[in-house]
Amino acid sequence: MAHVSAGDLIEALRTAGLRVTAPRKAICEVLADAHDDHLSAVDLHTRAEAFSGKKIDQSTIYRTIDALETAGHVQHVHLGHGPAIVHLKGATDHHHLVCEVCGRAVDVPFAEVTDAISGVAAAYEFLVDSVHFALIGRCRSHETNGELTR
Amino acid sequence: MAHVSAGDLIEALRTAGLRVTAPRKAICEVLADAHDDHLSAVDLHTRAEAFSGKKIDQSTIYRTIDALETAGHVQHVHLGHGPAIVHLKGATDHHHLVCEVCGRAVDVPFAEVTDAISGVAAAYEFLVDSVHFALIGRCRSHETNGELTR
DNA sequence: TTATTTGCAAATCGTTTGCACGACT
DNA sequence: AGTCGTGCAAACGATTTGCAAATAA
Repeated sequence: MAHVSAGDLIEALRTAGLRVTAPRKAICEVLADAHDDHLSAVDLHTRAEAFSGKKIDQSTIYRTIDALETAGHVQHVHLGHGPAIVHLKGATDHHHLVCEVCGRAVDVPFAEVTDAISGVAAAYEFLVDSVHFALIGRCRSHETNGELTR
Repeated sequence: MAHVSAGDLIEALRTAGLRVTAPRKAICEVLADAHDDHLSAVDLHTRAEAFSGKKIDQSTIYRTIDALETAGHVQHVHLGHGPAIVHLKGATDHHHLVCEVCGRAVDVPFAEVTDAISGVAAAYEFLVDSVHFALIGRCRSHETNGELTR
């Protein structure tokens, strides 16, 4: 549970030779505070503005995500149709099972998924990266056999 | 190998009560002729125009994909970052393993992937739909351990 | 000071949609 | 004739980019 704090992230920026600015601080706070939420860039924007009380441009959010990602502290994952989501890279690396009907995402420990798929993939000389891309499907309450919706 | 022909598709449109028009014929021809290619809506557009010799609007392509998909003869799959790809639904249902570096897609028989993943997913009450969404990873030649690229 | 960041606005890409005209059936 | 499909243009959501002004170092 002892995860990365906002301070750690800010420190990391500094160490990486990046500048610590108000928008970045706010973004770090929000990220550190997001715990298990799956935040899109827009969510992050909204929360960061709320946190800092000042206007922050959406492009700044994207650029900061990028900076933090390059620095290795954040990662973005594509959960299907919508926007990518962002979360801290931590000890809790996991894959996502996303319900294409309700959009909810369930976290699955890294190893479980990897073990299952890698066998198949290996036969085709593939290394599956489902940390970066989610597995799409349907959760219990939407496990009907009907036509798949877009 | 005896797959769906353009004629079959056109017939199917008619049966579904849909109208058979020049753009639709061209699209059916291209789809039937695409074999194992992974065509994006734009590819389809280009080829359909080339085939018919006349201008076809991109929106017509999307609308026709939609019509054929609803009629159950075509399906679109998201192969990661870029545009969705379209292909005929046939006896050869398969999943896609997409290399996030080179973008190439490898087809894997339906059952192999499904069997492997469903076990894990089931534990979380999930039904994975990897026909509709590809599995992203890296092909042999790009199986490095370096930082994952966007 | 001076290289980074920012905000703003405009551009991008893939896809969807409203609308009036044209063409299957 | 009447409905359905088309082209056109504009709108869309998510993301990226150019540029000049603002600011952390």
